[in-house]
Amino acid sequence: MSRNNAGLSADRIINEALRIIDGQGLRRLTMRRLGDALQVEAMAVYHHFPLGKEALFDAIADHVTDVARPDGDAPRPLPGDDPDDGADDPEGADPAADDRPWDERLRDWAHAYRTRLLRHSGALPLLINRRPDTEAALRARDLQYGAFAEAGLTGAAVPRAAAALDSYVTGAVVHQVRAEGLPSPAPAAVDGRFPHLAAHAGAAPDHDRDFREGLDALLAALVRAA
Amino acid sequence: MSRNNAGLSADRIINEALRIIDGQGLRRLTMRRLGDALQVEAMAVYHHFPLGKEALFDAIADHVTDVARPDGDAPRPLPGDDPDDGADDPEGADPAADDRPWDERLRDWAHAYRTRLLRHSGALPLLINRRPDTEAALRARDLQYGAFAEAGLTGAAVPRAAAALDSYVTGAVVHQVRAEGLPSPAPAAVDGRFPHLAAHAGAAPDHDRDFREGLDALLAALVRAA
DNA sequence: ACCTGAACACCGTTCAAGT
DNA sequence: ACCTGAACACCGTTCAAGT
Repeated sequence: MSRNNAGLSADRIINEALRIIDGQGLRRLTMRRLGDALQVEAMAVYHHFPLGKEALFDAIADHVTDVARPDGDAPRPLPGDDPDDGADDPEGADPAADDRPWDERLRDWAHAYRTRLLRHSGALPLLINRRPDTEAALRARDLQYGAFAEAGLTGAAVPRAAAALDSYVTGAVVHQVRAEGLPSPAPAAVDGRFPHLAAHAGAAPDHDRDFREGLDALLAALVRAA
Repeated sequence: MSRNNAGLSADRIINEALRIIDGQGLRRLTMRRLGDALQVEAMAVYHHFPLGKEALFDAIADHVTDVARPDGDAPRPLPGDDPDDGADDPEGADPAADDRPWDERLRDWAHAYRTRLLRHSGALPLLINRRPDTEAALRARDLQYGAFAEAGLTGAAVPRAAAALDSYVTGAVVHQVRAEGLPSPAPAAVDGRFPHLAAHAGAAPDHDRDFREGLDALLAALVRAA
């Protein structure tokens, strides 16, 4: 293997960038540092992302939000392997064949999406300015629309329910990320000025359970209006 | 007015920084550009934020999330004015005296908070990594806990409901910011692969109404469990 | 086609100096 | 106390050049 042709690829770059984000934070993701991690000169990245760091950010956001894409420590194919599409979905190969009840499908999507975002929470700022017209986003919305229609919603209530669900899941991840790293709910400043807060001081939140119960409540309420 | 003593202050810096963020985007907020806008050498900012840009980011996030703080085109006091505290709240001077029903108080907070975030949506990425232990955050949580307790919730259900509400509001803003700037829901790619999506194509979303109805549904569901 | 290496404009931050 | 000006290390990106 000579000095050139280091076996770079967009996928390898994205995965390495995510490793840096997860391990050191978004702010430390630098073209030069990324090059170092890939054992390559920083400028080599531009050959795979000619539009620069912004395009790389978009690709990272697309990767994180695409629940169907394999993620993380999946065995990295050696250079020279069969370059097949890499878009195989381990679960539910044909989404049209999913005949489970509507609420189960929605819960499934919500938990999978939440898990994905939590795993790469350092990349959350990249999702905000990403327009939701990617393949994966359209697929998710189609799933949501179908499920809510099956639940009995019609007209504008369908996209409205999907928006509420999407909002809740994203917001719950943001909420959890902000809460983590804090000790108990605010050690100081719970003197006497926040009486209701003091009544629940010291209770460590169970984010998984909180998310599940909030999700159940929201889904029940959204379809009750039908 | 000589070359020194340009009348800088943390508040003036934060407001100017927000103007840049709102007008040109977070990425273009630069210490040097900020200095230019303030008619000051960039390094003067460090006298008011000795810990640098990170501390400035935190201050911006605190400003945006503090519903009680006056925001935007509030008349800027001339240098030499009476330097009073600047924390006067135009509405509801004493929050303890708020005897409206619990759901009205929650809806009020939710709408005010949403409005604030939407107005400075460019600063959203700064909120994610901001720990929620600021004055304003504690005040908001105390309000939420009190309202949900009054609605009949007890024990862990109270912080759980507050978390769900906070998640929904934040997520709804993120959802809207992502959706804006898109034409109708995805012009291309609605060929035949996303049938449920196609059924609702061309319907422009009414974000205000979507938010309101989703909020109503969520609140109703959260207290129904009591 | 794929990667290197030097270069340029710009950035955050430090520090000594001015008033 | 408050601000300036030069300096340093680092960054994103361009471009000509190598293979």
